[in-house]
Amino acid sequence: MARKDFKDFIIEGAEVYLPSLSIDCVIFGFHDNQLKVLLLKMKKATQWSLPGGFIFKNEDVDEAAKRVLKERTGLSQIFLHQFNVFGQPRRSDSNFHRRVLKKDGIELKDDHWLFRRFVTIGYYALVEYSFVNPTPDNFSEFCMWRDVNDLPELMMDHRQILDKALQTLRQHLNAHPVGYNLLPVKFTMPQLQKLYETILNKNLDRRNFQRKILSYGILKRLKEVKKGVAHKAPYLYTFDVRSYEKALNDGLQGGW
Amino acid sequence: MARKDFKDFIIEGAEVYLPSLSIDCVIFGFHDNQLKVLLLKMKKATQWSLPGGFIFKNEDVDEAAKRVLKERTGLSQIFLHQFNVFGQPRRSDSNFHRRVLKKDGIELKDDHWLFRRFVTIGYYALVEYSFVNPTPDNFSEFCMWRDVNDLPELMMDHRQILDKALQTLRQHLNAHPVGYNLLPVKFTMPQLQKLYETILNKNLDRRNFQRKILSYGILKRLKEVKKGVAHKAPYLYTFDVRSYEKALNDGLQGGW
DNA sequence: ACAAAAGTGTTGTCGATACACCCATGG
DNA sequence: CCATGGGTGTATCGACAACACTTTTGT
Repeated sequence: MARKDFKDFIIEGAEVYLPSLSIDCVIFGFHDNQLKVLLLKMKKATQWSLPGGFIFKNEDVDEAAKRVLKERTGLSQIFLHQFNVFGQPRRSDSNFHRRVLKKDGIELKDDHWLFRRFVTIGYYALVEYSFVNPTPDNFSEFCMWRDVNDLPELMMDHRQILDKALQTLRQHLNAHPVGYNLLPVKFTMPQLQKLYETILNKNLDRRNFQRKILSYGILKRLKEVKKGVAHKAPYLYTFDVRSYEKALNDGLQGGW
Repeated sequence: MARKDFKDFIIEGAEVYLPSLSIDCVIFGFHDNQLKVLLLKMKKATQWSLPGGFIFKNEDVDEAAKRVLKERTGLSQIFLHQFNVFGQPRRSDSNFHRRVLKKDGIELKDDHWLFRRFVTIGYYALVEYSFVNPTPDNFSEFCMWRDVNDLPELMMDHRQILDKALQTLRQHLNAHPVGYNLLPVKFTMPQLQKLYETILNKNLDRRNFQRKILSYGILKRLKEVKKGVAHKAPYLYTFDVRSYEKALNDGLQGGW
């Protein structure tokens, strides 16, 4: 969005967007054996925020979420899942926004649409870290990956939204395959295990993990091995997209 | 709501309610060994609909759902769970509403707030059948329990919403105790089993079911026995509220 | 007394856990 | 050549499914 577009957004927002409704996305990535979340830092604010946006009057809500994700990450084909609606009347603090925008030289009327109450729909996304091109929105100066275990202070109820997303992700891990969207196309078993361990915040037995994950039949072992590593070279795997899709729909069983 | 209140609702709705947002409730009950859903039939319409409503401008979304439930069932302390947002732009058909209201002698302008697009938040509820006092809303002539396996035609996307609710309930059954809200205070093991079988649409082994459900430690067997039944009298059980609550929060394990 | 429903017990199978052992590689 | 990490195998335990027997009650 150029500066002019931004101005249009501020002025015409009330006409082009559905009132009362917003979207917030918790975008998870995996890097350096750490679970990361993509966060924004508003100009002139100390607090950070989740990537979010609004829904065009004639736009599907899921499509709006995809659009937000595309704008912040550059990615279009991503795992995206609506997980909760946050609808407390006092969840947004209009004074906060007014103050921050004013510091940035933007002064709006008290009854401006941006200051009204919004019910927000929470989505969480799983993306491959290295493919993401973090792009700030017009309110923000930074768009950055942050470690889930070392989060900055978040505005409004965004911390609560993030926690709920993480909780949902952990539950989904028990019933659905995760990894296809978080890992490179080729990856090793230890990498996949680290991913699970990081999400669950819990250590798993190397050998039992391998057996169980292979029993799902969603992995294909390649002939190649990882090169340039110390010690024994691990095999590379890819996801078998067909069985993976099937498992996504049908669900898995058991728990970790 | 008296007729006057209804008129106020039609006229002032745009001012008192959050625009663009609505709530729909899938209310499950259990009776005659059948899973029931509470449905409304609009005046002068052939199709049925889910109980729904709107959110006051200063009202918590969850509270609004509770209010809708209270209005249709008379119950206040009920299990209520938000499960999905339905946000397709064409999910509501404004012509349908216009036609039906006109038949009922209510004619509104084309740009009336009721005809605008609504994103709806789906809630499902579990209630004890015998405690419910089905009460139609102002659009409807009937409010009735309908068998889940013999549903009438539903308006708009309400069938899709109902199906999704049922799917969610089945999944929750695997992780959380269900029954406290659907059964009388005292109930027998065969009754509980029938409930599970009905929800899952699947037969379960009597003896294994009993062992498993007892292993959760959420039931208390009473000294009493069901009277006036043919054949051997089954024991009565109640839920141990403390362990039940604990299980609700912590979740159970395994699947059926 | 007998059919039908409910209470209680036994066994086999399979998956989960907890280990032990061998193999390959870089320092 | 050995420490480290990765691949493969085995024993044990417990949960779950399948099935048998006994007990109670109305007709």
